[in-house]
Amino acid sequence: MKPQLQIRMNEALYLRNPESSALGKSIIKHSVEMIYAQGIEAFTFKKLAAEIGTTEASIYRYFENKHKLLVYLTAWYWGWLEFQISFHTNNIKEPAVKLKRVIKLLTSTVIDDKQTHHINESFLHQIIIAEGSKAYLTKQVGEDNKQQFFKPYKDLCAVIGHIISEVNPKYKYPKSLATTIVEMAHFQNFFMNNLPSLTDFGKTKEESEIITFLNDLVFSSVKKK
Amino acid sequence: MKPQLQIRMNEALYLRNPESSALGKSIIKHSVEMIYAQGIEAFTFKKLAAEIGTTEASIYRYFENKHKLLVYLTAWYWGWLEFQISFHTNNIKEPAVKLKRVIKLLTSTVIDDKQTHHINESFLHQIIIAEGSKAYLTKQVGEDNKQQFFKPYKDLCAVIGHIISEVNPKYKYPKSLATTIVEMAHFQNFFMNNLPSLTDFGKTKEESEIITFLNDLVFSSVKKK
DNA sequence: TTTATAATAATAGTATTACTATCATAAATA
DNA sequence: TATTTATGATAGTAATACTATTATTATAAA
Repeated sequence: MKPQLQIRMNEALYLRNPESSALGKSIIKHSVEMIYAQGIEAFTFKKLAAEIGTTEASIYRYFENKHKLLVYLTAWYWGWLEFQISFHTNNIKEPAVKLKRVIKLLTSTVIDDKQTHHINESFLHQIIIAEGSKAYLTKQVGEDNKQQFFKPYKDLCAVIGHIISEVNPKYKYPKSLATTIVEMAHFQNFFMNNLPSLTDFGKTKEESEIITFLNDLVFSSVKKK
Repeated sequence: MKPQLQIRMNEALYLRNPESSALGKSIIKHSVEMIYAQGIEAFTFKKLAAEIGTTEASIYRYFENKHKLLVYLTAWYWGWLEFQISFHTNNIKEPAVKLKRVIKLLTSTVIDDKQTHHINESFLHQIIIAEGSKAYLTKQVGEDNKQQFFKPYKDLCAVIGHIISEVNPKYKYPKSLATTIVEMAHFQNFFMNNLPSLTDFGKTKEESEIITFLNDLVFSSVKKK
C-alpha cells in the first residue's frame, strides 16, 4: 500500500473535482493518453466521451472546456514536478549540485515506474513539451493568472530561482534564468526531435546532451564573477 | 519612391499569392491587425471577411486555412528579420558587436516607421511573441517541416549560430544557443508583460533589461574558455 | 429499509467554426 | 471583342463546442 501522492489543485480549474470519482479519474487518464497521441487541437470532449464510454455532457460537468482541462493538466504536472524536485534534492547541501539535479529532472523523460495513480507522467511530460506553453499563450492569460492558474508553474520557477541565488547571491537574473532553464529543457527537446537542425543534438538525439548544454549555459552565467 | 522590400515566400504556404492582388494584401494587412487584437484562437476567416468587406470563400482562395496563414505570417516575419539583421550588421567586423546588435534587434519592439508596405511589423512582432511558437507546436510539424515552412526561422537561427561560432569557434552549442536567444527574446517579453513574477524585469518592464540579461547569458557562455 | 440526494446516462438541440460548391458578374488581358 | 481570371453572392455540410431536459442509478442519511 504505497502512499498516494495527491497534488493539491486550484478549485477554480474544474467544476467537479476529477479526483473525487471514478469517472473523473477516467477523464484525466484518457485525456492524457489522447492529447499525447493526437495533440490538443485534434482532441475533443466528444472523442474523449466515446473513448471512455460516457457522454459529452458528463465531461462538461467536470471541466468547463478544453482549455481549462489543459491548464489543469499543466498545473498538475508542475505541482508534481516541484514535489519530485524537493524530494530528490532534499538532502543535498551544495546548491550547485542541487541545481544540476534540477536540470536533470526537468530535462529527463519521466519514467512511469510507479503505477501509483491514473496519470501517466511520461505522456504528460511529452504533453507539456508540445502543448504546455499554449496554457498561457492566450488572450485570457491575465484573467487566468488572476485566478492563480499558473501558481504551480510560478512556484516551481521561484524554487529554481532561489537555488540559483544560493549558487551565487550576486547573480542578477535568477528568475529569468530559471524560466529560461525550464522552457529550454522543453524546447530543446522538441527541436531535437522535430526540427533537429535547430539544435546541436540532432544527430544523437540524446537527452543527456541537452543537460550538458543547460549545465554549461547556467553555470557559466551564474558562476561568472 | 522607396524600394519595396519583398520577402520571398514559400509557394506551398498559399493557394494564391496574397502579394499579387489588392484583396490578397488586404487579407494580410487585416489578418495582422485582427490576430494582434484578438489572438489567433478568436480570429476566424468569417470575421476577417466581414472586416474587409469580402466573403469567406474569397479568403479561402488565398489560404487553405488559419494555420497556413499563421505559418505564412511567421515565415514572413523571420524572413524580414533576417533581412533587418543582415542590413544592420552589414559593416560590423567584430563578431561580438554583431552578436549584440542581433540580440537588440530580436528583442526590441519594432518601430513601424516606414509605411512601405501593408504589414505592420510592430503588430507582427507582438503576434510572433504570443502566437509564433504555435506555428510549429503541432502534430503536423514533421510534414510542415518537409515542405520547408520553417526555413526562414531555421535560416535566421543558422545565421545567429554562425555569429556565435565567430565569437568563439570552440563553443560547443552554437545552434542551441541561437534558438535559446531567439525564443527567450520573445518569452521574456511575454512573461514580463503578462506573468511578471517569472522575470527580473516585472517592475520596470523595460526591454533594455531583457537585452542586458541575454547579453550576459550569451557572452558568459560563449566567451568562457 | 425507505427516502432523499447526488451522479451519470440518454437524448436533443443550438450557435459557431471550418470548410466546399455553384453560379453570376466584373475586371483585366489577349 | 472575346475570353480568361478574380471576386461576389449565396447555399450548404460536417464537426465543434457547448446547453438543456429527463430518466436512471448509485450512494448516503433518516
